Amino acid sequence: MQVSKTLDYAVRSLTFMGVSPESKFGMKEISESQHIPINYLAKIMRRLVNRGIIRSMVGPEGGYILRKMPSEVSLREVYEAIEGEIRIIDCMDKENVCALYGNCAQLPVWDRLKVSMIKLLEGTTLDDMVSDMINGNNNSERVVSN
Amino acid sequence: MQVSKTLDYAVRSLTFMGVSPESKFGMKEISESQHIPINYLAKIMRRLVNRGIIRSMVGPEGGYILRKMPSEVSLREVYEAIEGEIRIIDCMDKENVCALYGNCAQLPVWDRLKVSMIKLLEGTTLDDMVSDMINGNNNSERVVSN
DNA sequence: AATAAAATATGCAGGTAAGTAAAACACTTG
DNA sequence: CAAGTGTTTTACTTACCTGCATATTTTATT
Repeated sequence: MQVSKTLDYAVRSLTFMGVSPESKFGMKEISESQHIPINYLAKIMRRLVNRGIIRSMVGPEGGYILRKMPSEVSLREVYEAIEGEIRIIDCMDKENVCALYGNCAQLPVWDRLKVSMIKLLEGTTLDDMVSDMINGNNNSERVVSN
Repeated sequence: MQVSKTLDYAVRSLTFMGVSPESKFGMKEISESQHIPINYLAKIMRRLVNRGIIRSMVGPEGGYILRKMPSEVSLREVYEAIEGEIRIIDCMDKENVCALYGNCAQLPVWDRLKVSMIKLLEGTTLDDMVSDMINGNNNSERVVSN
């Protein structure tokens, strides 16, 4: 029940870019400033390109640039670009049928968590996160609590 | 960002036992009815024993039995028995320091998710889940939504 | 035009942790 | 002592993460 590094890296990159939404950023620049393994970053950025969140340009003067304004990119969109459809628990077996159908006690709980999670992700944009960061509403107990 | 199979299995087992809180259950019984690999189940049950949620007895007539009433076992307790402290994102490097300290844009979001998650888990007991199941408040779109 | 250089894109291999399975072990009852 | 049951160890498989090497595309230079 943790955010994967992949999603973490994607969010780091996008918020980094969100500070200057019109600018172009090189992989090296993102990788070094955000402490992301550059080989992995390439693959992550590819997913964001495919999803239409960013655009990539190859060659000298190449790099990545946001395709939408930060206020128009929700965390949910980023999440789904990386992880696919939001799904708290995977209760299906291979035939796409639940072995406990009608006897599952925990589904309602995870459904509730899913709803509040979607609400949170949907309601948070890149712009929100960037603003919070600039205004210092972050690093609350950064070291001790996590 | 998914519930691990381990936690899923733990919850399945406990809710199964929660229906008859005073009864003793064999591993085979739990494994077969809940579709849990029996070898893995053994290890999971051990963690619940160590945490004081259940008690185990070896030998013929052995098995597992709840140590508290279902209304006194919160989902949070189960979660922590299996996964350890609730932590949405692991933003520390090896030296237990965050590389982005003071420049992290996403921490506030995950903190909010963590809070609502803790509230949900803390406020849900085994008894709640068992009751929901018995009253049929489960399997909502079981097949399609997950 | 041709070539070199710079950047992203892609494929392959290894490490680690979760999940699974099988076997050997240890305890308890009759 | 024998049988039944939980405990522990070992090994295998898969997915996530990382690093290295190579390919592909575009710009700049000559």
